[in-house]
Amino acid sequence: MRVRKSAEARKSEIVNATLRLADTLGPERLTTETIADAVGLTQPGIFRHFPKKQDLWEAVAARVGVMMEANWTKAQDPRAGPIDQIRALVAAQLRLIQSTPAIPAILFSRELHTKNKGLREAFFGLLSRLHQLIADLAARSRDAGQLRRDIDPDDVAFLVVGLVQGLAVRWSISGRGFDLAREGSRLLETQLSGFAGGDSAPPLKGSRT
Amino acid sequence: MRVRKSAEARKSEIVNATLRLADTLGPERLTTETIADAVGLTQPGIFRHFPKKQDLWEAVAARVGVMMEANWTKAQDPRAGPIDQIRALVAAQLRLIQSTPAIPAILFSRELHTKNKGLREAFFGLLSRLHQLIADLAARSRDAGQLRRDIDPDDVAFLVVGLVQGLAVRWSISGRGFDLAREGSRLLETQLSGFAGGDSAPPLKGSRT
DNA sequence: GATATTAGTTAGTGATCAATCGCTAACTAT
DNA sequence: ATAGTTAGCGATTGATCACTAACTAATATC
Repeated sequence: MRVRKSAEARKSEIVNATLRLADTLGPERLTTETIADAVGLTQPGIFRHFPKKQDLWEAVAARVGVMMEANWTKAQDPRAGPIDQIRALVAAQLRLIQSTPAIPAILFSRELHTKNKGLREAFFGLLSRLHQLIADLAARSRDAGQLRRDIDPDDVAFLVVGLVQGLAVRWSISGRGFDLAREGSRLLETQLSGFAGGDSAPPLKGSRT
Repeated sequence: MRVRKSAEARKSEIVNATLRLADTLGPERLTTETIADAVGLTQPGIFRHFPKKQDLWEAVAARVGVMMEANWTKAQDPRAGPIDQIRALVAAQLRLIQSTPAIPAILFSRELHTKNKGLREAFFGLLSRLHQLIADLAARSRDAGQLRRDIDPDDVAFLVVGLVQGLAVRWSISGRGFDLAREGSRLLETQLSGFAGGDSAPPLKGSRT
């Protein structure tokens, strides 16, 4: 007995399944047949909804973009101080990765980047937006005297985003052997503590200082 | 006119070509035919030296491992202070990536990880070794009073390795639009400056502090 | 209840790849 | 010189993919 659903519902199912399966198999190894099996369709059934496989990846990318943006705006509380907002942003991002672990793999997949320029730019834009959010918050907290004045807010953002990325990578290749959000907030405190204070930090010993 | 070389020389050539081509195409899209063309062999000629393609990847992994370890030991100067040794280590790692940009792609390739457990463990071991080197140096500089006492050396290592990883990713997806080693040492100074001093940093304002 | 629309199926195609096999020709040792 | 070894080639094969065309059946519309 053939189960028949609206195109809209099916499309959503297919995108969901892709997002889930891209995690275990990796975006490059994920075939239309595997996706079809997961959704309960035959393999050509996928192409009724996404004429080219690339169209499917674009839909997935759009979904990821929406998820990330929604996640960020949800984490933003204008009443909180800028440092706390950075904390919230990082925590939200790590929770999102934990709940949808395919996101980093999709975001950094060479397969998707090389084949579709628009996709590459969309992902680059997403990462830039996160960077900018953090950089702006860093600038605000610096103006409020909570952050050292001798540090470029962009550098703060680079280091914080790098922390998230490095942690996600380590989490992934270690087989997810630890709580991402917990470890992340611990590391973030260490990171932020180095930036604290309105004045310069004491000089570092060593040849380059 | 058929050019004939010793198996040893050919193997080395093939590994070199693979390492070079894996950068532009990505490890997953790199075919035996492409490698053969680059080396000047026919496609089946590759299999004379590496019966399975996976064998080739293992040889590449071994080569990468040797390169990284050699790079680290070369960067270590026992007469230098621990902080300077961290600087040297990071700089060396970034220079290696700059001269062989396929390394991150190979190290973090899902294709290689999922198909071969040994490879995955080898790569994980490499990253752990780098982590340990930095953590040990951080512990030594802490004992020497050059680093805050309230910071876990392991966390220092996590943040520094994360810095390198995040930077390498950004360098890669930005189309290599900046000097990796230069940007890296600048960021590292910012990072290290937050850890400087034998005492605790001033407390951070915010709910969690 | 007939008709049009459209989700889904069955069967198949062409392209791409890793891998195989039988053979040739270049080195090496006797 | 001769025999044995081995690097490399030409032709092919089987598997895996994304993708297509023709048909079928469920749902909506009138």
